[in-house]
Amino acid sequence: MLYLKKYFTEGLIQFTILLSLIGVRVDLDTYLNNQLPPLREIILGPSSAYTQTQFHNLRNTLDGYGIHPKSVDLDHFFATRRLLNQVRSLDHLRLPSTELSAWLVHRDPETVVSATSQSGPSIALDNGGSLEDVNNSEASAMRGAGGATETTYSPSGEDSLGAVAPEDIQEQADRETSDDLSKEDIDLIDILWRQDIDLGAGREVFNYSSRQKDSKAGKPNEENEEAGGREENWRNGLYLQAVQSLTHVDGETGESIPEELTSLGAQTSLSLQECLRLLEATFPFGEESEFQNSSSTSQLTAPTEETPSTSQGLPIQAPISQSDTPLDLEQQWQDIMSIMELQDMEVNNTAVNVTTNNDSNNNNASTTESATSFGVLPSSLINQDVSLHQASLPSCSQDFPTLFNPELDSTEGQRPTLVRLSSSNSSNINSTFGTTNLTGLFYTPPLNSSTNLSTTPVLPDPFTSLLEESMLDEISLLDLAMEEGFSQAQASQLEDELDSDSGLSLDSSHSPASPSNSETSCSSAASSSSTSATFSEEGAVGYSTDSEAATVEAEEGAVGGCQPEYSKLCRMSYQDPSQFHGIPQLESVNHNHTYNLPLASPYSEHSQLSASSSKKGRDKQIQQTKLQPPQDFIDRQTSRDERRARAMDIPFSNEKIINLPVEEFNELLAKHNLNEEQLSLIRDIRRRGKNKMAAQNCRKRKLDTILNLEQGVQDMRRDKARLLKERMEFIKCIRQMKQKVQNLYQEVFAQLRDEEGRPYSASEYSLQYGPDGSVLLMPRSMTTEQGHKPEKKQKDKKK
DNA sequence: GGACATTGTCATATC
DNA sequence: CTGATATGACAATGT
Repeated sequence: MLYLKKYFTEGLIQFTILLSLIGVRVDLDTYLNNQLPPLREIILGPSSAYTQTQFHNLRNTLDGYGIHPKSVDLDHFFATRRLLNQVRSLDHLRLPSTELSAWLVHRDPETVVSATSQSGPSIALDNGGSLEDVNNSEASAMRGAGGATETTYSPSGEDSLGAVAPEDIQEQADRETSDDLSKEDIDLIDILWRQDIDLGAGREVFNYSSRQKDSKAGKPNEENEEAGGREENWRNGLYLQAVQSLTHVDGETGESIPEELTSLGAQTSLSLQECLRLLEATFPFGEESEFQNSSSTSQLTAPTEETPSTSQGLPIQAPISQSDTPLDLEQQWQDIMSIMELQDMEVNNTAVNVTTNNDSNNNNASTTESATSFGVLPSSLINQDVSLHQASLPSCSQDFPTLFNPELDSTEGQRPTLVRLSSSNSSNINSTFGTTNLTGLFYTPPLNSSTNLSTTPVLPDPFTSLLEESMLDEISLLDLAMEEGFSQAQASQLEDELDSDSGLSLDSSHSPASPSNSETSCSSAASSSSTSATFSEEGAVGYSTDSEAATVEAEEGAVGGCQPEYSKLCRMSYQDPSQFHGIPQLESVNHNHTYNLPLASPYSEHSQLSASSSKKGRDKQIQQTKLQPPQDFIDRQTSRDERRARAMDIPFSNEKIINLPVEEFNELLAKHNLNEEQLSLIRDIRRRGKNKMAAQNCRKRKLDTILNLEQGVQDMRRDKARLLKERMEFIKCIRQMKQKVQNLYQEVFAQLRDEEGRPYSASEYSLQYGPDGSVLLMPRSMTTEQGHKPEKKQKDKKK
């Protein structure tokens, strides 16, 4: 459990850092300051072994004696301060809050009304929520493995288990101070909650709503705090819902997504993951034919209903599939990535191709539908009869319904469409479709062209940036993947492995987690292997590294800390020197990680080389110090040079010999009358001492280099996996488009009649698409002969 | 007892 | 050139 929390913590911190880098304000202080038990435990960990600060501090101040290194108070204090300062150190990176929901809303050309909602912190909070949630889900599995150990560290004593039920989380969240939430937002959130409950959502999921109302009646001066807590509650609830929808809306469905968007997009900031899920669900790949009926039914309920699972009648409290969630997240993110890129292309092309035709009926329908799907228009505008698919596929599939919808085809509405198709004059030839120019077929009819196009050029930017932030998603996805894939067996396995005190092994920890994670991480068949390997490696690496540090720290803490262990700690301390910024004693501790700054100790004469043996040896030595006279301990601790120096009656410490600058060193030698033998020994001591430190630094650098290379390999593997997934998505989209083109072809061909009103034989004639966008009916014999020069028989250049 | 890891030391190169 | 530092190689020690 300890390692799990360590992992969660690091993941969260990394995520926080990334969020800060992209301008999303992250405020973990509220969580930490208010001692939200589950999250606090996740972040801070229950044990002093988590932080590397305690033992150093003990060593510096008390030299490791007298205070139990596992002291809960010390735990709490140092861990909290450490993390707080770590987060605060991000201040300089903070940028104005980014409204993720705006990114989403602006995505749709037809979405004119953008949702102005809460800003960034929701991401962190959502992330925290997800952590909590996962923690909850895992807690049941972990309790048997020792989750009860956390109870000791619950400061308030109100938690009987390490993993707290969602209600507890909410309860804590209610007490927390969070970012501001306007009164209107709060009210609307309440409304949404009530609707959720009215719609049949599991009461247990929304239990916080009652507290919400309670808190609402709280003191006025606590309004912000209440709002913050409420928002967190709501977010947590949303997270559950989002996971539910994620679980059930897997690209094959997605009916309820517009509802979700309606509420989410309009009212709140969404976590990035939620946004992505919603985006993906809003832009399913060509599934419109499946939802034509279901979507209308799913929207028969209140316009502002927000829970897809509720509207679908799915059990809201259904256990979240631990194996599916990360997959879906990953998958959906990849989908969005691919969609957005496709949309970028589409946007450009649309601007060129939208030139004619305004079918008012289609126009209105499309407008309303799009608005509905994006949930940004007033709820009154939601058309319950709207087919979701028509509005939800701006990239690959959105345009096809208007072209392929049987209703349209059967009416006169098809004619303008086809005419436009034939007249569309794109010069782009998609090689995927051969030389035939089908580009025009894929562009949206100029419905709402005037209004949509005005917003269209703006669209790609936020999403381009979002694309560039894919690493953010990687982190979260990796975290989730690890969370989900981290079974009890794996945890115990890791724990065993880490307890083996194998030191810093780069790869040893990969193997245990990888296989099982692979099972849960792979999403697409083509890229499953690489993806899973990436995820598992990533997670395992981070986990093992941190846990190693924690293990070492625990050991060091018990021993009192010694320099030679630096190599094991260098990853954490070296990479984040500002970790303890603001805490003087911890800063000094942090600096002590440098070999060039040997510590001063009561046994200063022996301090430099006192750490001459391994950890276990020092353990024994510590044991001995409590049982034996100090002189004996000194004898055992001293190095050869120390002993030689004492034997030669060197009048100053080896530390001085080694670390004094040349001038001072020479002065020191000059001050004392030393014989040649002593001088030689002193110089040797200085040389060896410096070389020892140099060797240590050298090894550290070597290790860092190796680790950096390792990280680079992992990054590249991750990129590779991501690109493979994107490729798969593109291929999938292209396949769907091909199918739709084929369908259109068949429909058009079936409607063609010759002079006598008879249909053409498909075996004798075929439609050809001219380079100018025209559609020509040609005999198949000519088709084979002339290939792509169908200019002879322009019988039906229609539509 | 052997394999392995860690650390110190030396020799040498480099700054 | 000297001193400091870096680094490969080896040995000692512990696990």
